[in-house]
Amino acid sequence: MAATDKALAGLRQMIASGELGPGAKFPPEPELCDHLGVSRSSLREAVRSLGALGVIESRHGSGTYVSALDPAAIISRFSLSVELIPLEGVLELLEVRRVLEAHATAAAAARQDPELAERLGAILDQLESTTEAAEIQHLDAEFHNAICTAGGNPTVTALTDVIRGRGGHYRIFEPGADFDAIKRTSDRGHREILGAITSRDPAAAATAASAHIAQTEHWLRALRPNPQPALP
Amino acid sequence: MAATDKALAGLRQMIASGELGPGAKFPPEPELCDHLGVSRSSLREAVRSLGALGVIESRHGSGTYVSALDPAAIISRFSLSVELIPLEGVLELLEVRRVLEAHATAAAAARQDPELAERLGAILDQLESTTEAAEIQHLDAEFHNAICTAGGNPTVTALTDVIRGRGGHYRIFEPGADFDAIKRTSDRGHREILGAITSRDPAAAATAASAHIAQTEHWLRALRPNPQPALP
DNA sequence: GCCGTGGCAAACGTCTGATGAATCGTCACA
DNA sequence: TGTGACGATTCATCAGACGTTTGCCACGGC
Repeated sequence: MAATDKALAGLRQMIASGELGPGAKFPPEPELCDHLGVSRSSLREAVRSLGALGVIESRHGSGTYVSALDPAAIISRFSLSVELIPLEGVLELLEVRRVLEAHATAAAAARQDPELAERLGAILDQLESTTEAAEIQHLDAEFHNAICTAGGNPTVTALTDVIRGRGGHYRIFEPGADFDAIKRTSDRGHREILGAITSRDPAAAATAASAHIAQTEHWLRALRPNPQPALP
Repeated sequence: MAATDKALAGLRQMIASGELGPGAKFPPEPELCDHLGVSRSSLREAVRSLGALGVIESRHGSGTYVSALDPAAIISRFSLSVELIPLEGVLELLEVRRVLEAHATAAAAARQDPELAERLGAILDQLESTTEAAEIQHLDAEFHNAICTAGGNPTVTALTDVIRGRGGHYRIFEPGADFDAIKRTSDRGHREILGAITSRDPAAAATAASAHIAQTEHWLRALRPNPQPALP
């Protein structure tokens, strides 16, 4: 077996077997090299691999640790790869977001929380009064994130955040031909979602969220011939 | 900025800017080192990072290439990290699977494909006639995968596959106290899903799939005090 | 007694150079 | 024309050295 793969398997095994739980510290690199039978270069490449996946974490001057192994945190790491996916693939991902966010929005509507509705209303007030692309994107993210968080499943929130972040790199809200129409439709969609949440109607909330995101898919599809890639 | 991070940012930039599309070949390592201003060690660690995320791919003796950047392929890479998530987190993930798979199952029911129903029936015949844990797990995966594939969104299929694979490491179907009852309930759930698909009833299909996976969540929750970790 | 400072050791981060192993294209030969 | 051997290219791995950061502990001032 290749050296780096051997190191990778060894590290994963140490976690999977329960020898090292979340937050635990690995032995120093030289010791691990000896234990796994590989050079330090190979070991470090393996560590980087698992680091990129959010499974382990190296702290300069301190040591190498198992991460919290929290699903939401691990899913967030996906943004590093999702941001590089071409538009064609983003459309597939948006269906995932549509389904998950409809579910989370329904759950948020089911839980009766007046404070949430109030906060969402404040966000929409700001959102409707701005025309700057960056601010629109930020407030839109805040609105949807607050709803998903209220939905109660951090994993769902993390997934929808990652997908929304990817879509945001395509500039729907740049001032252009259809800017006014798109902005108006988007604002109306947000109000419908908030209305369903306020009136505690999960089914209506799911429908409104689904329709709102489907609308986004439609706009992105129109951009297909000429995508605007992400700039990190 | 740290050397490895600089290399990582440089590589991502080359892809994000469109300079290198899916399948494109990177310059040789020494050339990249010179271009990015880092040593080969640092560059290779950065390459491993992106490799773990499924974004790029090194072929010994040939070169380093941008991957296909296919969402399903990238999501599959998640299994490397998801398999290390503790049971507590798996339950959060299963909610994602439940919602997505209900959606995909409804879509599969909506598309009228007699061949699919026939194939699913054959799988269930085998599944119902075996009591071996490994075979149960394999046939169960095949059944759900076939449905999700028929649902039409490869990204959804990849995500549910990853999550199902994680759950499979907990041995629900080991011969034990409740084995017979669990197996019977599981078999019945599969038949209900197939029935809804055969009768082309998307709503019933979604409900059946959702209930079936909720049942799995219930069984896993019962294992919580004493999880059985994965063995790669 | 408390707190800030300085030094020391441990541990990760980076670089360099050399060697091994796999791939691919080329070219001579049948 | 097919094919096999060869060599150039490229990634894979190793070994060693040095830099940088962190964390701890003793020391001394307040």
